[in-house]
Amino acid sequence: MSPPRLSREILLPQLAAHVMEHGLADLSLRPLARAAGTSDRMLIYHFGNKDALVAALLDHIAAMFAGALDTAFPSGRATSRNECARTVLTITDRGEFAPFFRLWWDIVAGCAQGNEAYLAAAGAIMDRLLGWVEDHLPEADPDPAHGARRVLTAIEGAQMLRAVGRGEIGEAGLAALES
Amino acid sequence: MSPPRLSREILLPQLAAHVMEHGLADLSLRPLARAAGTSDRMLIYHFGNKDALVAALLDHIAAMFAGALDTAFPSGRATSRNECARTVLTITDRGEFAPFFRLWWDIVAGCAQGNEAYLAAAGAIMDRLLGWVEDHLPEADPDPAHGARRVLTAIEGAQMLRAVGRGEIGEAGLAALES
DNA sequence: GTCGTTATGTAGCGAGTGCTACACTTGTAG
DNA sequence: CTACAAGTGTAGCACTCGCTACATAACGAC
Repeated sequence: MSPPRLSREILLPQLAAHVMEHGLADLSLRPLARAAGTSDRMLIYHFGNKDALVAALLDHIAAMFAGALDTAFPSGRATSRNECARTVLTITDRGEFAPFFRLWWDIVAGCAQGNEAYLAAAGAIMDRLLGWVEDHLPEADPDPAHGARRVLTAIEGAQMLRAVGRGEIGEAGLAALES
Repeated sequence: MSPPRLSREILLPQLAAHVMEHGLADLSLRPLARAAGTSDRMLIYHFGNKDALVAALLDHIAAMFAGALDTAFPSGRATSRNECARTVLTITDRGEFAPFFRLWWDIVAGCAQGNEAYLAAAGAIMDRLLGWVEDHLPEADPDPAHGARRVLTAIEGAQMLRAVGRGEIGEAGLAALES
């Protein structure tokens, strides 16, 4: 019933790569299509309309993120909540994460506008990240579920402050995780 | 040398109101002008081009925010860091703040793209908020400057998680401020 | 071999974009 | 009264947007 499925799956990685580089905010079909070696005409053909394309893209990107987490980040456990947070902050400070964060803040902005597709993708990404943090807390952590929420909240606050050029505030703020 | 100055100052509040409601991401001159009772023609006349208009708007909005902080928030000191953060979170949960946050995440997204005007406005807003938090920490706080950074980081993390529909994570995370 | 489905290129529509050219009216300074 | 600058309306340019109409390949089923 849906033979375009195959072509969609082939296209999505290239589309995602383009979106990763240029953001979602002013995504337009023609350059996107060019980047994937096809035409706006065919994108609409495969996905129906731009909204559906973006929804599929977000889905794909959330899945990508899930897969990338364990690749980019060390697999061992941290020695403390604080160190866990600092590790994430340090690694995501590397330049190659900039495209991801450019995209991420576009997604958050979309969420704030109430866009369901964005909310679904962002929620999935945060849930995944929460799980990752929980798995990387020290064995001895007295309450990993709760600790992960503390750590994630601090990480995200620091990340936002970094995005607006106030990274020092966030880094000082991380000290809230000494326990 | 700048006779449009006056008209600009008259226009800015109405322009800001429109932007507050519709966000910055897909701002376009004609609807914006209509909302302010003028024309795209005149906006360009007064501001030169769209970028300069947006820069002026961000400047105005940052100033608005500074003024609004003490109006919307109680003026007394909190009884603890945690309570201070919870107060901000509770107040900003009220519906009338939604337009501001819609705008805010647009600004953060703009910062992540490296836009200088957005960075300046966002930085000013965060600095102002940091100062406000510091002023509202308990008298007895052992290190208000550092405490304010902890509190602000946690607040912003919680706010972002709320924006993407994971407010519970952020609220649990606030517990990191018990000290 | 014919037919129907899938896939794709070309061309274009209607709407919206930032911005400008031009003409015109004011208000003011000399 | 005149001259010049400030301000404003009308119209439009050159462009991009998402999307569609139309024609035509390619290919498998019968």
